[in-house]
Amino acid sequence: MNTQHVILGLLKKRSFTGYEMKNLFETVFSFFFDASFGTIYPALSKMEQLGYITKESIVQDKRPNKNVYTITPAGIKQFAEYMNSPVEKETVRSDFLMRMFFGEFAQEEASINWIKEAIASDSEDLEKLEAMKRSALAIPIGFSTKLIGLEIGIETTRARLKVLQESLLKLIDLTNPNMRQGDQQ
Amino acid sequence: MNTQHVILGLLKKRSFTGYEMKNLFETVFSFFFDASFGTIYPALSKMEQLGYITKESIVQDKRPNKNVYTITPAGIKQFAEYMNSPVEKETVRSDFLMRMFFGEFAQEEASINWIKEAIASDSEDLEKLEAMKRSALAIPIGFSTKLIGLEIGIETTRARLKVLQESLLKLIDLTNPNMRQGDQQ
DNA sequence: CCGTTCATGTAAGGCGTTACATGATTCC
DNA sequence: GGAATCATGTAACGCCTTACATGAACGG
Repeated sequence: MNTQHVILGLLKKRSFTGYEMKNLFETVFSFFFDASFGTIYPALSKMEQLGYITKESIVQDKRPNKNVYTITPAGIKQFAEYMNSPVEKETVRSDFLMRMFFGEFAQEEASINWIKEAIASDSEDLEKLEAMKRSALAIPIGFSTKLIGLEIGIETTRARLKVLQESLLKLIDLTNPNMRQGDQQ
Repeated sequence: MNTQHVILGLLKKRSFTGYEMKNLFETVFSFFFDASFGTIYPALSKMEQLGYITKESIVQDKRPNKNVYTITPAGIKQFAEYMNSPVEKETVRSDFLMRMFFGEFAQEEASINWIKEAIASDSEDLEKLEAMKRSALAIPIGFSTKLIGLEIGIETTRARLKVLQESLLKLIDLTNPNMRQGDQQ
C-alpha cells in the first residue's frame, strides 16, 4: 500500500483536490496513514502521466485556483489490483517507546516528562477519535467496516493511556519514595 | 529517530554484530521498530566512517567470520544528542485498516478473510509479547521503563483483538442474516 | 535431504520528508 | 495585526525496501 493506492481509493468515491486529500489524511486517516503535500502533489502528477487520473483546473475568484482529480478506468483497474494483492504487515515506528526502552540512559525526569507528554497527546487523539465516531454514528447506516478503524483507534488509545497512567505512578513512586498519598511538597 | 540512533542505543549496553541487531529488531523491538539487513549493514559502514563506532573482525571456524561493533565517545555524544531532541510523533501504517476503510469496494468475503487473518496474526503477536513479558519478569529488578513497551504492546493488541472479534461477528451476521446462534450449515 | 541458523554485504530504485516559494482572504 | 485557511508546487536529500550474491554447519 502506498500513497497512490490511497489516492485511487479516495477518488473512487468522488473527485478531490490534493489539498482536500491532505485534510482527509490529517483527520480520518490520521490513525493509520499519513502523507504530506510533498508526497501528494508529485504522486498526483505521476498518476496523471500514467493515465490513472485526469486533472481539471478550476479557476476561482477570492481563492487560489485548484486542480480537481478524477479516476479513470485504468485507475480503477489499478486500484482493483491493489485490493487483490496480499495485505501488508502493519508497521509502527515509535520514538517514544524507543526512549522508554533506552530509559536507563535518560534522566528519570526526562522519562517522566516523556510519559506525561504521551498521555497528553493520546488524550487529545482519543477525544478526536470519539468525536469522529459520534459524527459517524449520527448518520446511521448500520455496521460498516469503516467503523473498525475508528473502533480500533479508540480502544487501543484507551489501552495505551491506561498503561501510561499506571506506569507514571510507578515511576513517580520510585523517584520519590517518601511521597505517599495525601502528601504535598 | 532513525536506525543509527537505535544502533547507538544498543551499543551503549554492549558490543554487537549486525546480525545480532537484526535479531533484536525482530524480537524485542518488533512492536515499534524494524530494520532489515539492507538498512543495518550500510548504516554500520557509515557510522564507522563517521567515527561513531569501531569494527573488530572476528575469525571463527565452523561459522562465518563476523564484525563486532563498539561505540566510541563520538557515538556516545551522538546518542545523547538524540536523547535530548524532541520526541517524534509515532507513525503507523496499516494496510489492513486502509482496506477496512475501503471495505465498500471489496467483496464481503474478502473483508471477512482479512479480519480473520488479522485476528490470527494479532493472536500470535500477543502470545509472543506475553512470553517476552514472562521472561522479563523472571529476572525481578522491579519496575523499569523497558516494561512499558511490552505492556503497551500487550494491552493494545488485546484491545485490537476484541474489536476485531466483535466486528467479525457483526459482519457475518450481515452477510448471513438467516444464521443464528446454534445453527450449523 | 531440507530448512534454519549463522553471517555479510551491494545495487537499484522507490518512497517520503523537509524546506523553500507564493499569496489572497477571512476570522479573531 | 496576526493566525489560519485555501491552494499548488519543486528540489534536495535521506532513508528504506527488495532482490541479488555466497556458503558452511547443524538438526530433524
